Amino acid sequence: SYLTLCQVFDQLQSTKSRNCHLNILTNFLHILMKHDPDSLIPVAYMSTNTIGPPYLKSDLGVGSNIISKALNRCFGVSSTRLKELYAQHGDIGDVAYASFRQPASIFKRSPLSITKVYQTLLRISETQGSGSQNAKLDYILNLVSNAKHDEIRYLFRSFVLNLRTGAMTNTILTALARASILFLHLEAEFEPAENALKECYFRRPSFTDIIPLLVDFGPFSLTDNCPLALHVPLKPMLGANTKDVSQMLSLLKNHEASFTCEYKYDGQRAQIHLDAQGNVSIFSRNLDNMTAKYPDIISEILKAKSPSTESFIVEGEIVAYDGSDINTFQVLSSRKRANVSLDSITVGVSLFLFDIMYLNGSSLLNQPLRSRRDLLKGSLDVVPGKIELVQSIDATADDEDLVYEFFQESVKSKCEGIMVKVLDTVDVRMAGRAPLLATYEPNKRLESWMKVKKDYVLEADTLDVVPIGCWHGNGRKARWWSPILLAVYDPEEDKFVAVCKCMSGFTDAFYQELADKYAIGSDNISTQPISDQVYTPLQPSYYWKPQEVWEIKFGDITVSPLYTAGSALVDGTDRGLSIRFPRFIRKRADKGITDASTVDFLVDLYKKQ
DNA sequence: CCTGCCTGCCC
DNA sequence: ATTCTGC
DNA sequence: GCAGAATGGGCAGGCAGG
Repeated sequence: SYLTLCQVFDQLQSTKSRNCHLNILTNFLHILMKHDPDSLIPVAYMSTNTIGPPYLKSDLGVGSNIISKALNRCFGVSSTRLKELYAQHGDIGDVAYASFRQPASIFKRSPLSITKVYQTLLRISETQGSGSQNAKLDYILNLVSNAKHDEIRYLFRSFVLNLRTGAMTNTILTALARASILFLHLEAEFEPAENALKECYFRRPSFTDIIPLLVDFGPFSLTDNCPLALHVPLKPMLGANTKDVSQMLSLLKNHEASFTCEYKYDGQRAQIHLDAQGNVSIFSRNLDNMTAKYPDIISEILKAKSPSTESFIVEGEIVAYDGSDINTFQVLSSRKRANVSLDSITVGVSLFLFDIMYLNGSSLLNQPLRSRRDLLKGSLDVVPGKIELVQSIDATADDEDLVYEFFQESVKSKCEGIMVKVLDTVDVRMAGRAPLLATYEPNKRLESWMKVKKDYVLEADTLDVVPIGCWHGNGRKARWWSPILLAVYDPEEDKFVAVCKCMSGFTDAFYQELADKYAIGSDNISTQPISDQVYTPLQPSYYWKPQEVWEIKFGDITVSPLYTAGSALVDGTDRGLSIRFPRFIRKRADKGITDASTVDFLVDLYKKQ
């Protein structure tokens, strides 16, 4: 029953030990395999805050608005009371649990089953069009009115797909593999079974496809039973972060590897499937189907493919491109997403390819990058300005100057930096050293792919900003202020002008310091603006007295529809500036608040980009 | 039909 | 996306 | 080092309400 599942969630939440999480889930899934196999797939999806595989539509369209209405209708919680409770708990499930009242209904309640809850979530997701908000609300009310008190917390958390149990996809996969070993009484160690299941899932991320095969035939036959498939996206391989070119090179020096360096374009990652009938699917980094967004890419792919190419899965970066220049990520974002037709395209794009994972019926995942790259080149013909290969050079760790120069060029060409990829698997003869794999490893972040991004490097520009306000944190940050509103200084007007919120880079110890310093009741904080020197278009829950300076790092300066900093100084627009990827670096105790970065400085940084 | 809020998803 | 935390 | 969690700017799409 759903109550049992909620008890499992409670147990998971009560400990942070990963071993405990695994034991709890392994036992539970084992029991389901024996007594309630129909609930396995729903449990796998719900436990991982999803309702289906990522490449199918899987959002609920339920947010704070509908939740607020539901809490009001179910338990009579007013919106003022909701705000209070939310500030206190920082979790919608905890708020619902605290608000629970036995419904006065004379109708007999029927206990919730796992499949009933899951089916209802699916129906909520399918509900759309005029009146859909009320229809979704009705589904929610139906579940809530039949729920026991202990089910309320996780029901509401599932409505917003944020369970916060501490166990997600990797834990579920591990536990599923272990449970299948126990269930099938296989004479096998857990670890190879876990690896077999994960390998399968990462190249075919569908519990719907995998779980029935796992339960019937065990994890080891998945390699044959559940192979890479066209129009089912695999999880992309990821790159490890490095600090700068020299740190990256010193990592590779240990292995004496030869590698390729590629421009890291600032666009959207795309995985493109072509089948023998000429059907093309395009998937995003998170495996959303975005085929409808790029009819121009589809038509160019069909033109570019070599006569000998029947089918493939290739990967690249789609970049906004106006025929001669690469445009910013922000320009790409403004492109239409649904029902795009070839004659209605307003933002031109170019595709820069860098990998191929499947060709003419065969998986290439186990081929080294050097071979894959050759096959990629042979599988299609470049169409200049439409479909090209990423800009790249091959190098070894001795070529520091060459690589550094290439990195600088990439930044000048409006890229984020470079990707560095090992071309051939390094034969490991030295004991204790992990192999450096040149194969395509879905979902893995290995040292055989490394990122060097311009904003990671030490010389990257930073801003000195003044904190001017905050909100209540959620979840694990519920006891602290998060995010925090930051401002730059406008000396002309003698004002601190909001420029972005920030929630990254703070340690727990620093959060505690802030909680003490900006405690409610102190002179440092108020629900009303404390200082007439503060200007913000965005109203924080609490205003802070401007009194300290923090250094922050960022990816880019963006033109903002919301923030007004520098608005008079940005050409051709009345919009201000803001910050992409802001994160806290350190306090600047040596600076007074009027020594903070000025609006002019921000505008200069923007113009320099 | 238009506007503004909400939501999900790209980075 | 970035970053921190516990295991 | 893995796995999970919190949440940044900013966009289109979609719904509600005038």
